[in-house]
Order: sequence, then structure tokens, then C-alpha cells
Amino acid sequence: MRERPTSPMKAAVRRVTLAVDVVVLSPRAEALAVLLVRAPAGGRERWSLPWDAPRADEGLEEAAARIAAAVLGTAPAFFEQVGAIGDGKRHPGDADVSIGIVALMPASDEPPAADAEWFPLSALPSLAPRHRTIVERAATVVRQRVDQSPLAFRLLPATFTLSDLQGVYELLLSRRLHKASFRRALQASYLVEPTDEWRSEGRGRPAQLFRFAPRKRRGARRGVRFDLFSE
Amino acid sequence: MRERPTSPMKAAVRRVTLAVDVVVLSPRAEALAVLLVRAPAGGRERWSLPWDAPRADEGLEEAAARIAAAVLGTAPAFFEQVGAIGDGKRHPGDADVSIGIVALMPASDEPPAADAEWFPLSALPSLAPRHRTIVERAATVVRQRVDQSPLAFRLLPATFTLSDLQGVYELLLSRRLHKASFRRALQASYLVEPTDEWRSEGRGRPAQLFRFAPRKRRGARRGVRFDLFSE
DNA sequence: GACATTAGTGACGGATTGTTACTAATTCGC
DNA sequence: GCGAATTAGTAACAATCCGTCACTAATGTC
Repeated sequence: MRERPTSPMKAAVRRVTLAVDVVVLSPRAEALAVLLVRAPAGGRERWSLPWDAPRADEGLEEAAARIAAAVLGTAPAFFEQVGAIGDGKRHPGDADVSIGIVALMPASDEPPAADAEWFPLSALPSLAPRHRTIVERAATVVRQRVDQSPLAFRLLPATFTLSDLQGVYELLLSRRLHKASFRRALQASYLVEPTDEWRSEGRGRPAQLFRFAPRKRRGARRGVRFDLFSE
Repeated sequence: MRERPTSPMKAAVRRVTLAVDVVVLSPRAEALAVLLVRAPAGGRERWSLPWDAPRADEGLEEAAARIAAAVLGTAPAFFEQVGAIGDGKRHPGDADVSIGIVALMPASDEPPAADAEWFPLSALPSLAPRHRTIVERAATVVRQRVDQSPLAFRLLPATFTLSDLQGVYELLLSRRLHKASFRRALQASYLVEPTDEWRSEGRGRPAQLFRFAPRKRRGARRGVRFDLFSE
């Protein structure tokens, strides 16, 4: 019989340097874009994610909100952790451990701070390895959760057309969706309600504006779906 | 026009104490159970999650494997982060920030270390507030991902009956499933393959043993499902 | 050998969903 | 003014999916 360990919890504290690295995502010119800041001269890369160490009496999401607000002027409304990284990957501030946090916000015409810029996810500049990993994880997390929580609505303003909404889903899922199916599923979900406003977008028929207003669903629990596995 | 900030990244390092807190889950007597260790006398609680500070050249999952192995003798095969907590909640070692990591393992007859014990999730003893939060998050994460990744198979031995598998899903989802539907969906997913062994469990007809052997699926992508939102 | 118990499958009917094809309301070009 | 182009929105058909019921199969118990 194998030896069983005894008294295993001799836990010791160790002080490490910690960073909160923020991935702000927003639709920008028909693509999902991430907010980067110009890195100080002397570093190996010219751009980095906004980041900072959390302050003493501040939660991690709180720190992320502060960090994002420093670049954007206002904080995004939605934050979610995408994972902690503590392996050897290089971080711009040489933090031992990074907490990656993704923030979602609607497209905006407001420009970010002078030394910040939006980059499409598909055309990122060179980033520190840890930042590249965090961006990839953020994109993966958002894409995986998009049909388990109303993430997509965080990328839209308070009112939007159904075509806008479908466009965001197509961005997130990287594939085209069928209009009729999309709307039928949306209808059945009681997630949105129409406003009495319409938007004319130049050519074509004006579209009705909707708002996100989820009603309680009847608990029609479905069976197990084995076909949703990611890999 | 609002003032735009300039040069926002004046990031400063700060040293904090960090803990990796591990939630080992395993089916145990018809319920999902978590592994707890007896806390040293003098603390406010008598039990805690296994935890430690990560070592210098060790990734976070690696630390979790080491911590779990110290209690179990061998490390579970599957680990996944469930989130970092850095707010004021009390931690047994007073760590500033905790990384919560969930580990899954099959039911085992091997007893854990002398000062460790399995507790059903529904009957936990008093835990430090941060540990209680981490256990709740772990359970939530596992239950939410169960139909996006083959988590359930991590709670079973290498070969298992389809009734075993259905039982694990029922544990994770906290509801009964219909046998015929479950098997039809499983069949269509090409996730398991039959072995030529059968297991007789006392009464009733013997059951064929299967193993987890996912084949690549034809990419029949479905539309958006709005009815899977968690809350 | 009747019965209880667990495993496994076939098949019906209703619900869901992919698709096509249509109608509606606007701008643009002439 | 008026048709073409463009975008919004819907109806309806067909195929598939899925919940359910009903059955057969193989074992142990009495």
C-alpha cells in the first residue's frame, strides 16, 4: 500500500508582484477590437494592455474598472475574469502573476486617451507574451460564453436594431447567421422588447429599435447537449 | 467635451501574498463531494480547502497539482481555474489574493490523508468566507461548463457504464434525465466507444462498459441558442 | 418459475430549426 | 414620378431533433 502523507498543509506565504491586465473589447469597424496603450520607450514592445497593480483595499474587478477608466475616461459596464497566469511568460512590468480581466463596451465615437488605440483582434501588434496569451484567452472566453449569458448586449448601446444584434453575434461567432432563425430564436427567448422608435440608416427600410429586457423564462429544461463541446 | 486622460500607464508593482486554493471534487456516495483538510488549531474554522503559496518556478495549475497530491497521494488529472479573489474576504492564511482552482477526479476507495475528509457539497462545515466563495464558484463553473466540455468524464474511471455516465450528469445538473434521450444524444456525439467488457452490478441485467473516445465531429454548426442563459 | 430490477432499443408525435420565398419601407438614379 | 436597389421583417414548408412511452433483454431473489 502506498504511503499516505500526513499533515499536508504547511502553507507558507510568499510575496509576489501582481498585475491586473485588462482586455477591453468593443466592436470597431466590423471587427472586434482591443484597446492597447503605447508602452514607454525602452520596453521590448511598443504596445501593451492597460494594466496596473491592484491597490490595497480594492477588489480585482474594481482595479480593472479603474485601469480601464484611466484610458477611456469612463469605465466599461461589464467585467469578467479570464484567468490568472503565473508561469514564466514575460510581462511588461515583470509581474510574477497576472489576473486577466476582459471588459466589454459598445462601439463609441469617443477617442481613447492620446497614447491609446483600438486594434482589431485579427491585426494585433507585437505584445509581451503574457499579454498575447491573455488577449487570446479573453477572446476564447467571450466566444464560449456568448450563448450562456447575454454578453452580446454589452457590446451594444441601450437600444439597437435586430440587425445590429445579429451583427454582434456574427462578429463573436465568426460566421453568418440566418435572419429568420435568429429572430425566431430571439423571439422565443423573451430577451428583448421593442421600443416605439425606428432608425433609418440611409438606404433600405427603417428598422425598429429594441432594448434588452429579459423576462423570466418558463423553466423548460432541456436535455443534455453533447454537441456543444468546444474541442 | 470631457477631459481626456494622458499617459495613463504609470503602473507600479506592489508585493502581495498569494494563495492557490484547490477545490477537489469527486462523486462520493451519490453526491458531489469536496476534499477538505483539518485546519490547525487556533484558526476560526476547523476545516479549510487545501492551499499553499505557489513556488517561484511553478505555474498555478502546477501548484494546484502539488497541493492536491500532498493530500491525496496522487494528483487528479484535470484542473481548471475558477477565478481569483482579491477582495477583503478572510482567508485562512490571510493571503491578499487567492487563485481558486477546481480539480476533478473519479470516485476512489483510497482514503485521503489522515487529516483530510470528503464532504458533500450540500453539507459543508464552516469555512473561511473566501473558501466558501471559492467552493461555490467551483460548483457553478463545473455545472455551467458541463455541456461545453467533457468534464463529466473526469469524474469517472477509464471505463464506465452508460448508467454511470448518466448518473454523473444527473449529479452535476441536479435533475433527472431520460434514459432514451440521453443515450440517443450520446450516440450522435461520437464521444464514447464500447469495450467488449460487461459489468454485473448485483441485480439486473449486466451493462456494457464504454470508454471516452471522442471522434472528430462533422462541423454541423447550429444557430444561436438564447435559451441557455444561466440567469 | 414468477417476479423484481437494471440495461438497452424502437417508434410516435410534437417541438425546434434551416431554408426559401415572400412582403414592406425606404433611398438612389434617372 | 417611378423603377431598381437595399435593408427590414415574416410566413410557411420540410427536415431534424427530442420527450415520452412501450417494449425486449438479462440478471438476481424468493
